Amino acid sequence: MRPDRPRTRARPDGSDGSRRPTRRAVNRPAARRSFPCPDDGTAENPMPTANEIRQQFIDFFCSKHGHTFVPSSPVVPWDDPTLMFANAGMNQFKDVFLGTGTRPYKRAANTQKCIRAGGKHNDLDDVGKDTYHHTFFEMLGNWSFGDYFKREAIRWAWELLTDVWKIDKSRLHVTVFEGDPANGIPRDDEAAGFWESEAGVPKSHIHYGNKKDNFWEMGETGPCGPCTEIHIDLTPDKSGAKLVNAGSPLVMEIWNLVFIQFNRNADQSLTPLPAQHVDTGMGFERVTAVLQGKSSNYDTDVFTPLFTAIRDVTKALPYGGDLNDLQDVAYRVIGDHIRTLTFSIADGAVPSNEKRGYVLRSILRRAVRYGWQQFGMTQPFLHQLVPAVVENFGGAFPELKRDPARVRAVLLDEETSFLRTLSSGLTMFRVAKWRALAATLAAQSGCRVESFRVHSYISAALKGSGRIGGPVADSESKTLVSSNQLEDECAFKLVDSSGLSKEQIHKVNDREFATLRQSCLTEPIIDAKTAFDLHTEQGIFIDITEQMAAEARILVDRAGYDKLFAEFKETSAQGRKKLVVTAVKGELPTTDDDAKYALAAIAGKVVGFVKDNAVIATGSIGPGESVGLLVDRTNFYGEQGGQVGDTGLIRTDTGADFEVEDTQRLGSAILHIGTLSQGRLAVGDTVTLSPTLTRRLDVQRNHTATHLLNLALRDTLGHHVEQKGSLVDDGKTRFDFSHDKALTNDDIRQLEHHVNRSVLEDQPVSAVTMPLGEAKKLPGVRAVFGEKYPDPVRVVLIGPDKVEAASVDDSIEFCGGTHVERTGSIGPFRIISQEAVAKGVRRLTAVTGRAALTDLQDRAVAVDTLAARFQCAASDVLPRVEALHEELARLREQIRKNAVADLAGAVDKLIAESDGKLVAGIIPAAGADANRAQVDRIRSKLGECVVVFGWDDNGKPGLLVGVTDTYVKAGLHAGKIVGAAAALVDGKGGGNPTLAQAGGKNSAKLKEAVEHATRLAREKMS
RNA sequence: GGGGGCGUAGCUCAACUGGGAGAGCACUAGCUUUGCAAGCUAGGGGUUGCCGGUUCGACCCCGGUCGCCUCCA
Repeated sequence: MRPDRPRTRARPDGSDGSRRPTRRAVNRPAARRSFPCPDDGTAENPMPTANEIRQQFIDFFCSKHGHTFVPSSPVVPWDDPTLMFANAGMNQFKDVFLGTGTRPYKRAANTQKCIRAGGKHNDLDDVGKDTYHHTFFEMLGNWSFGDYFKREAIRWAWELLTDVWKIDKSRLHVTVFEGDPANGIPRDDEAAGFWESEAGVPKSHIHYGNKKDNFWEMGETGPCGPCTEIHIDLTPDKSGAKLVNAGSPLVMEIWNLVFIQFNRNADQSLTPLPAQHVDTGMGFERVTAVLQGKSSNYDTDVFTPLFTAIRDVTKALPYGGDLNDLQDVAYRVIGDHIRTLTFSIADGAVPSNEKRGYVLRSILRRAVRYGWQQFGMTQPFLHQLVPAVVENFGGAFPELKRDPARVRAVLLDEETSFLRTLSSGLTMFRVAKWRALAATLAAQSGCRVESFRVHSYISAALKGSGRIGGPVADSESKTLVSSNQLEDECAFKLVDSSGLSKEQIHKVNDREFATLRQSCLTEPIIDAKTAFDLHTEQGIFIDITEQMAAEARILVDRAGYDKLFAEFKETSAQGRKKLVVTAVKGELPTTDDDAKYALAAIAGKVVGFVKDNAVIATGSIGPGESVGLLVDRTNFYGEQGGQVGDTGLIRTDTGADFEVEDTQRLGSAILHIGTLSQGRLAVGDTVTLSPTLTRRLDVQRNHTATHLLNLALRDTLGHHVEQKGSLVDDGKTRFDFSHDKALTNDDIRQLEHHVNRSVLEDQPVSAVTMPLGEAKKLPGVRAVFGEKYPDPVRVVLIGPDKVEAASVDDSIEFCGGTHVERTGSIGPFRIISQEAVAKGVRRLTAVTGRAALTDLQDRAVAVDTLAARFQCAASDVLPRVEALHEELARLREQIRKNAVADLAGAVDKLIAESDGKLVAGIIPAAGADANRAQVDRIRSKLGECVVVFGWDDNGKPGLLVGVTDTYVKAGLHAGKIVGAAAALVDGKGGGNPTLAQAGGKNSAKLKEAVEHATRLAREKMS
């Protein structure tokens, strides 16, 4: 017997280093219900662990009832593009049910890893708020492929639940399909009958359910059938019969048995399937909770080891199981999300900015944000939880043990980069939160908000330091400070329509926020622009913003955000470079473009035109007409694989010239896009096709150089370098690759050297076409990850002429593009720029051949010119320039010092001439800074005083007025004085009451201006 | 391909709407303390990424450029 631990909320010694010194008492509405079945641990029947429960299920079907154990398929189904994540136990058997595949066994059982997030089924938003939603869960299932059917499925399900697991029969209810006469589906009396005969379930526990609950269909057509569900009644007095399928947490479905009995035809009729299947699913976490007598899935040992790990890492107080406590929510969210992340990354997924990677990124960000706000985790911590997941689930899922270090590394990297932006994002949110509050308060009292300001402090309890503004950092520990260690100071005024200040509000921290929130009559709303900026600038997705808003009890303008985001997407999509023909009406012929790899002109026959997105297969075009020309065969290269389409000329013997500006692919057709410059061109005409040779040669040089660069990157930077995209045209090669930091000059030089060496070795370039499967096994082969390649695939290799001779040190790439024959014809290779293109992706742009030569020559000319100017060797230019630079700085400083010395003399003279209260006069021009310094000097020398300076800087007059506090109180204002004086020299000026400066255009009146200012000052001084 | 943001002292960041470039930590020196942790006082440290423009005056506004972050396609 393992009695339940008492739920101590605070540790008696209080010395656990927790960031939560106290917590309120247990508050769980439905918590810790004593569960009557099975008997909660006796000597013969100790409470089973989750791992035991899983094993018992598998053993029951595999050992006792002849099922084959089929390991869970990956949670990331790479082979099923229709599915983002595995989301049901039957996913890997879909082909069997559809009749397109078979298995060597007729009975199978397993536990299937499932993720419900981001797709049609999305439980992401519910995780943490209740006791049973998960993004990751296991589905226990047993299947029959045309073998046993309803009788055995029902009998065994009952046997497992009541005999093996000893669940109280009187608490079990079953549902069967009520039938759908309108669609000709009979009531499932068969199943109901078996529940009575095989399981002895009384009629009072057999319920009939409708199509929604008790009939299963995969799609519009295809296999389908009735299902029967087993529910458990958790009401204290077993009165739950009426709650079946009523959505009550007291009566839950635990097992769904689907009988795949019919095929739905296109005309909606049903025909019985020749092979009838059984597909069952039981939520592992849920049944574990039932068997362990827990009212929450999170109280089972599926999660408790994870919570222990979270606690170890975060130093938080223990999990308390409270549905409303934000720290307990954080426990559940993090516990759930770390399972999703660990399992999916172990199965090969990576957080990214698209598709399922995007879902993972968003899940990770949620978890990080909960850790940050609830546990003060300002350092990456999720990755530290990976071992706990591996430990707890590695037995059932050995794939977790394959490379946990990689999983950790992926998480750490992603966490680290998100933490950086989260910090500033949270500050942005806090400000927006206060602004929303201010706006609401203003609106309800008919005012507007004025002088709105927010500052954040490091909480005084943590640090005795004073105020620091904006995003806050504790630089001592070199870590960011979590926002729950921060306090805001927010100050604003409410001003009514007459401009009178009605109320001044000056509040600090979240408690004050909550108090003010109470007095709001309507919901404060975070404006759409802020929510939008949080997403697009800081990567704080809208769901996180909404979550934070909900916690502060305010709203987010979601509709406005959606609108902004839709517009944003629209403009982004419009940014595409050129109009690509994407769809045409009519049937496109297949173009034979085998000749594209050769350079010689070939002959072909015009088969049609594409104009206004329609295919025209007859007629002709006249001069000036622009079309997409279709020819039966071509040697023009259609844009593909990052290589631009060819330009060139297509002509007839009869004098028609069609100038090709671009060549594109559409399906298996090649479109020569261009304009007929003279003659007529008709379908059926024989034409000569000549791509522009010089351009094509330039492109080929760049393309082959791209392959060499790809190889060089891997050799120079490491094996993490993956191609992320490329663009090869006649002017350059542009290559995007995964690498997380800027390349150094050394890196660049090394890369250039690497490529140029291959060029000098004049290696042969060859291409072979081979089966894709075989090609994938070539040593060190380069392919774009995630790209679809044809089978067979074309492989381009540089160096060896046969694939058999290739090694990892050679460039081997899947590539359909055109290349030079030998690397020697590439000519010089130069990298001309690098930039960051997205997170973890960098872009290099390089030139070859003619462009590189031009670049080198331009640089040589520049250096030579400099060398000639300095009359030194080219290699001496740099030291000479540096010496000049230093000399310049020294001379400037000298001049400044001299000017200051002159100035000081002049000022001393003015002081001597003054009455000790008002110093005024013309001084040498020495720059505004130096003059200001003199004002300070006079002030410290004389104490309370007024200073008026004027100077002439090469014909431009300058004025400076300084007034000390006493005289400011007496009514003097430096800004006003200087402004009035500046008018005399055709100038303007201003400043604050104690110091102001002005400039003008007319130096002739400088003396007058100074005198005027002096007079103004003296008037009020006396 | 398109968009948004950021770049200020060694580090992390301020500078209130264009009006005298600052704080904390770090550093140096002195003082204090039995010692440690620290405290007190003083001090050094800046081409506000770079180039140009507008302005009497630019960290601030405008244009360009480089670097970094981020979102979308």
